[in-house]
Amino acid sequence: MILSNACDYGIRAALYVATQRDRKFVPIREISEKLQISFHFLTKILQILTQANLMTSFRGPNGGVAFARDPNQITLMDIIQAIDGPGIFEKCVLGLSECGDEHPCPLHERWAEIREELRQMFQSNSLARMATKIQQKGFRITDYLGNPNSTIH
Amino acid sequence: MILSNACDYGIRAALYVATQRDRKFVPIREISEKLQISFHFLTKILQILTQANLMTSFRGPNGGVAFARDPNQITLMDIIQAIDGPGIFEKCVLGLSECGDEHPCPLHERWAEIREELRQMFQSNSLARMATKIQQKGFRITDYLGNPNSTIH
DNA sequence: CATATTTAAGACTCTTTTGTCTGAAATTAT
DNA sequence: ATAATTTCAGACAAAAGAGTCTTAAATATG
Repeated sequence: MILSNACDYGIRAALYVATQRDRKFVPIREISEKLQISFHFLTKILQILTQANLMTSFRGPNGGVAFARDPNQITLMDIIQAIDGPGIFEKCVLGLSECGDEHPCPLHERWAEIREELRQMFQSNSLARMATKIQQKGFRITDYLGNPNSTIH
Repeated sequence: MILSNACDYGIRAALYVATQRDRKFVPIREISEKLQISFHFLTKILQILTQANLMTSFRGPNGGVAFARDPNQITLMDIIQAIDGPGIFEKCVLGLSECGDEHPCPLHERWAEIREELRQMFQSNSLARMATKIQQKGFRITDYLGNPNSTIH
């Protein structure tokens, strides 16, 4: 798919943390249980985000992860870039290495437009804004189906 | 990326064959050399396309592969579906299994629109039409850079 | 200090993707 | 017939992605 599994997990975890406004640090164990993601795998992914200075972490009781800066200033784009790298928004859809306006592949022009829409989709709303929408509109970030209001406990 | 390597190779090979209008069968060896793709790997990929009844093949001298039906009736979409399956155009961008209009993820609505544009990009032009454009406008289907007119010999 | 909690780090396994290689089968040409 | 050409089939290997597990380090609490 367009994003790796790890990236999907990272995004969902970040959105979960963003919905926990008032709390300082959210334990990875809790995130993994709520979103039903392997704890150890999620730990590795969140370490990438802390190493990228998007999140901070704190060990010991009451520890966990939190955003390193205001979640109004972080977008999904930041998370995608940290986990999957810039590939999606740079590479030729046919895998040609020098594809560009000068030496375009047959899909280059249209793909560049769509890629730009994807970029907009991923960076037009901050995590804080998305968290609000998730709660107001009952959007899902977990596979659990049911009362939207219980999706995030 | 959005398409697998194998799918990129399959698309480029199909476009190359489409540019060879008058010829009956195009040898895989020739395609692999022109497009600089591993011969054996490309063979396997083209076998997928013949098994999907998009192409036919013929063994022996003067053998090779050709389209099983009029290339005016085949699109990149057909090739993508055969090699990568329907995943891209069906799955949730966050990997949620039941994501849809009833239980949407935060990106569902916008992603559905963009996915539709991708679908259009891949099926709005037939292989025959694309081959014409490749030749008229000098579009590239190989990594080789240089005189566009020599891209496809 | 001792213990419990929680992230950090890294080794390890499993699966999928990508790619290589060999031999068989079909076809043509000599 | 024999040899050359070309796809077919499948084993095999290498690399990347996904996921598991163990141990260490940091922090809090009693």
